[in-house]
Amino acid sequence: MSSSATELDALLHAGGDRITAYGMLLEAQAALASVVSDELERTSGLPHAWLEVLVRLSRSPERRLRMSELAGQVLFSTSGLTRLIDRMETAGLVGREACPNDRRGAFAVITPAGEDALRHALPRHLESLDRHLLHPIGEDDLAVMTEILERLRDAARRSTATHEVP
Amino acid sequence: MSSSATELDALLHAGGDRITAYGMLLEAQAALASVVSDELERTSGLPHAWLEVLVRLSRSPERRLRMSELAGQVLFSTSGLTRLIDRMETAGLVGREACPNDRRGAFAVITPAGEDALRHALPRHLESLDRHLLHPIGEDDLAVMTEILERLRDAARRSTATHEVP
DNA sequence: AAAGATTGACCGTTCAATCTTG
DNA sequence: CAAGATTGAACGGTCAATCTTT
Repeated sequence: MSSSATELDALLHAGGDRITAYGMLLEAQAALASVVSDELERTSGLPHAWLEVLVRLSRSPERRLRMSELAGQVLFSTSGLTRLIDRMETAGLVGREACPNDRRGAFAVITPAGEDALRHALPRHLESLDRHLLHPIGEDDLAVMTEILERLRDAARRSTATHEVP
Repeated sequence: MSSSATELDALLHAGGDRITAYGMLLEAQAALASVVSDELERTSGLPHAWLEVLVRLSRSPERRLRMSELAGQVLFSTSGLTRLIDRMETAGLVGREACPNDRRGAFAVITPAGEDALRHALPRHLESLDRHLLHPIGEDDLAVMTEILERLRDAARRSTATHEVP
């Protein structure tokens, strides 16, 4: 009898704090994203990814961004972004423009309808974040959490960049 | 001209802290889950959801759980769990048992092969969490973060439970 | 040859419908 | 008729292959 049930039990109860912390990260993100996304969909008819795209485009100098740049910002694969822009284009919220310098490239551009949608959705989204994110924990803990999460994110990104074996 | 570009700009820059906090939660979760999942897949050939199922089953008194109970624990829809157990069953890691009391019900049971897989994967997973979660921020901040996230999760769950309109 | 964008094939998940049992 | 589990259809995403341009 090599590894018995008792050994496994020991493993299951050891390091409970890390498991708990990781589980909490997953659960909190899932619960919060679920309620915030639902509310955004309900009040503005926009999936969260769409709002993200509209915000990025609207923030950028010329109100437009290269496809691959935008993909990087919203953490999508380039093919995923192609399809996302397809859907938003048929909805009339964004358009495509050819890039004059580099004829391979394409811009995604926000349309007037896209700006209208953003003007409608953004205040509601901010209010939603107030209710579900700021209010439950207060602004001090919000800042603390943000800073910790930032270190966590950066460390994770560093190790993916490092361990990459193409 | 009612709502001009300046108004939108104001909205975009107001409440940046909430947007940042929310973005960081999404980004940290995504970055960490990505690296941890990849590592788990690499070292043990197990998707994270599979490990989750194996852990839950292995923890439970009879090493088995009702399908719907398990679905609740791993935050899957019941249909999603049916298909997950399908895949794990063809991989030989779990099985199904009929419920004697209630003939509608079914149990998911962990198999000896499933326990072997768990014994192999769990230490590696714990070590991975040490490296990517505990080490980058330290145990004090880990505890702080966990506690804040727990409040956030509970608040979000409360408001979904409340706002439900069947 | 490499980079940017798109397309095709596929995979995992959910929602709605279904079947069986309580 | 309600509850537990499964099935069919659809959706949204990725990876690998492709096409055009550099």
